[in-house]
Amino acid sequence: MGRGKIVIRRIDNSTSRQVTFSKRRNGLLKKAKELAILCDAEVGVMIFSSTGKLYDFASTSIKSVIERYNKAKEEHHQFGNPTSEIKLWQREAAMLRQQLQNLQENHRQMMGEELSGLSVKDLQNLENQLEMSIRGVRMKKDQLLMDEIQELNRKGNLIHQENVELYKKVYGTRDVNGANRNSLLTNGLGIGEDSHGPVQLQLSQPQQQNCETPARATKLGLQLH
Amino acid sequence: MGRGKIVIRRIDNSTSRQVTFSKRRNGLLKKAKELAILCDAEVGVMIFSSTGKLYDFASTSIKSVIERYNKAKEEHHQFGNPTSEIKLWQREAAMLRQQLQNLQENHRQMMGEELSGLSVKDLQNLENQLEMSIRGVRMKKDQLLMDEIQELNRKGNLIHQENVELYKKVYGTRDVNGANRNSLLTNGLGIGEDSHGPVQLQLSQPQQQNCETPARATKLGLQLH
DNA sequence: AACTATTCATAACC
DNA sequence: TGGTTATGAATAGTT
Repeated sequence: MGRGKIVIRRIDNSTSRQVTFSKRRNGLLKKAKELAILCDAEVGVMIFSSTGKLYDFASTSIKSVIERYNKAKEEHHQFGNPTSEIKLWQREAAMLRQQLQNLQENHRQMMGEELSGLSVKDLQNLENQLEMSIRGVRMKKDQLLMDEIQELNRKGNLIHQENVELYKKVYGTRDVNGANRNSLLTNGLGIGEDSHGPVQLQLSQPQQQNCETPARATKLGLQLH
Repeated sequence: MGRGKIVIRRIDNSTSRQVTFSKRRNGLLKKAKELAILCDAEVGVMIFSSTGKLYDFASTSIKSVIERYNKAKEEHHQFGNPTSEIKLWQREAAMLRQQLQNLQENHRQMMGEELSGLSVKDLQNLENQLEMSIRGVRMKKDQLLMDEIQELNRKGNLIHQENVELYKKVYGTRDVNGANRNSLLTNGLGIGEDSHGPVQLQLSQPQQQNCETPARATKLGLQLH
């Protein structure tokens, strides 16, 4: 429900993710309230943003909801009333440390390090993953390049249109010698052929970087004052 | 969102209430899931129907959500009551969480995800890193794209030179040597309309890659004043 | 449970 | 962060 359809998948862009979070969080909380009121239900919602901020709603109170939940689950593990707060934090730290270690090991392997413990199959999987990653990176890069090409095409067309118009003004309305007109007409979109004398034009800033032919400096800049 | 608008108040009719509960409950749970996935949030929802039945959802686990909730609440309460050891652990956990986030972001990028914030140069570095881990990469497509950009620049330049020349003939001085006119006429033809005027074009080009040297952005610019 | 006619939520854009 | 709008989703009423 928006300007376009979206796939339910983690939003890449951090800003968009933040905006969407804000909007959808409000939507969710609103719906929760409505459900509680309309259907006489006890509803509790707890949301932690990716930055760790808490947003919650409870038709009665979170405490009540949690207690009822515990009762329903018949769990005597009293989450709601921890005796040792320090132990809670210690467990939290231990869990985070564990996650960190796991991720670090994974990361090292993706960097091509610490592969000694892996089986041939593991290595094969890793290789496949790396290939997928490279594909993703290249697609992104291609996209940027394609965008650039499109823009160049657009601008090129504008110039060309102008060009044609100018031609008409020179050779169209007024009578100019036919030789010139012919030479022009016979060349179609002859923008691909060769370069020709840059009349009174000032070419500026070259810099072209081609791997195969790095030495070939090409002047593509053009300035008219 | 239905056949008619409704007021948010307890539905009197028991059957309707039950039906609505069922529909909206599913809707709420779906939204909760989507929020968690889209925005990388930890979400927990607990719903008790009026008959006492429990429905719940948690992106991680209800246990985790409740524990985190308690922690978050405790954190708030502790602003006025700082216990040094608790704060120590909280800082530890915060630091670990930060490390974890950094590593996760890095990891996602190495997995070819979350690339939208990266510049072409960043992407190039990432690609190089991935290539350090896996050899045999093909760069043919990139090269073709770069060649195309270059060709477009070249053609665009030729057209533009003609354009400039024609412009002079229309608005500029009459004395243009024949050689120039000829060279001008050998290029370009097409259909267009539209005026020109003080056009200000700037063709630029993204950096190229596949070089040993991590390419810098290079402007192959074209400007007409 | 289906099926729409509607209202609503929200993605994209400022 | 907060508005606006076009569009896809959710759902109220009905079968």
